[in-house]
Amino acid sequence: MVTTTMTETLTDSVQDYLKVIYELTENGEAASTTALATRLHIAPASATGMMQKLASAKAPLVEYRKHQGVKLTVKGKRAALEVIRHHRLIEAWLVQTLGYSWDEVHSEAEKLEHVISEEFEERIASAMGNPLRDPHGEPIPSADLVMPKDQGIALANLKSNQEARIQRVHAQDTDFLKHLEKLGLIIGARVKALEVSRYDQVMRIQLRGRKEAIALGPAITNRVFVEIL
Amino acid sequence: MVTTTMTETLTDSVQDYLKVIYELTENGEAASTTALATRLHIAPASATGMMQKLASAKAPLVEYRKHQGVKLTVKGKRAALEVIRHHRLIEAWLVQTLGYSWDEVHSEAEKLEHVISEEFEERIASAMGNPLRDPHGEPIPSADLVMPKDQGIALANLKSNQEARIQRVHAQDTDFLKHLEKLGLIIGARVKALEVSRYDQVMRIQLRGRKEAIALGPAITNRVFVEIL
DNA sequence: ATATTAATTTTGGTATACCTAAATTATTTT
DNA sequence: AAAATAATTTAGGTATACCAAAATTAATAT
Repeated sequence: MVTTTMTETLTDSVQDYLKVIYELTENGEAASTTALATRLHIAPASATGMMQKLASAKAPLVEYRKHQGVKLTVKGKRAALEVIRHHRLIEAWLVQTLGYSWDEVHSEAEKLEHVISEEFEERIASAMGNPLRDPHGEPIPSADLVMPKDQGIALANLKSNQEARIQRVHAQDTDFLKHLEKLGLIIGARVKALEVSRYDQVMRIQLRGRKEAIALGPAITNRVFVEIL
Repeated sequence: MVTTTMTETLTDSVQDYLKVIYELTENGEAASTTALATRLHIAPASATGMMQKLASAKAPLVEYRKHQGVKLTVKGKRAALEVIRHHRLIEAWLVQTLGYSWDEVHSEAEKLEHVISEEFEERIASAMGNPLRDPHGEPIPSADLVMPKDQGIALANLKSNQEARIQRVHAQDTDFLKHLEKLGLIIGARVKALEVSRYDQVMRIQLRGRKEAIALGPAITNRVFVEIL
């Protein structure tokens, strides 16, 4: 008996859709076509068209009801996690073996993630000792496509005088990441919340023994996560 | 004054065309659209259409006269060498840092060559100490896009009792390369021509102290090159 | 409940890069 | 120099993935 691994090939574009749907539906809610369009920098109409197509395939990647948004099917989720695993392994490996910095790796990984083979994935993963997180602290799905559960809490939710360690920065913008690095806000750094002033939307924290003030705008609030010590 | 590096982006498909045209025109002759089609596994008509398009651009990549074939313009040659440099650096690097064997690297490199940045090219090149040849002994164009001249001669042209070293194998087929490796016919191996029998198209050579017979078919004749000792 | 506004979907189009079949041009043979 | 053959080119068509504008549907406010 022969097992056909029939790994059908998805276009780069479809892989990008799946990746974004995965992120938008992590909270359990369906993703709207508009939200998809925004994230992918395409017109809403394009997203709608693609969802109709993906949902009407013989073995659909998404479940889609008009005006209700999309969710991934089991198959779609597997495909999305495969791409995310590629992306994060590549980022880790660009940093570890080619000396890239964490603010440079995203765009390179965006391109490479679509073209590497399973062989390549396996080789870089084992060369790095099967890392669990990428350079931004994002969890890397395992080879059998399980996403590790992440128990970090948002930096912005720390109470005064709580101490924690920076675990994950959910961002890819080069300048923003460079900015955080300059502050000392890097993965693994120890941080202590000093004062959380909800009036002026500023949080004062202690980093490498120095006081820093960070604005609690959308840039930070849902992007920096910590592990309480 | 600002220098705009206007590196326009070519599609993967166009890059593949240029690479093939480069190889077909290394002998100085123009490449026919049919030859292009054969190498690229497309219909002759598709090659013709693409040549018309590339030749009629504002700054054309090829020079094309109907029924006379195509040649690269200076601009086209630069673009072709850039892709070839990417391909060969990637092959070298897959072998050196990820333990790939020489018969596995071609297809992976075919995909990666189109998506890596100049930054990436530079990093892997310097990580390897700017290698001059890829794992098949093919010369790697320099960073300023000059192809090193290669003085090897065909293995099939060795005279009886001449000794040489295997310098370059111009092939990408996995099984063929595995076959050569099994014979001991690998880059750098020392070889001595014993008898060149033009009757039965067989050449007898000595490799690692053992006698081997190789058929002088199209598979070998223009594919294995040596440096005479 | 109706009107207004916002979100979504449909429609008709674009560009790329391929294809097959028919027509043309070039080359070779007689 | 014709005729036959081979190579090339043109013409018309496909699929993917995008777009803008119009039409529709859903949500919100009066």
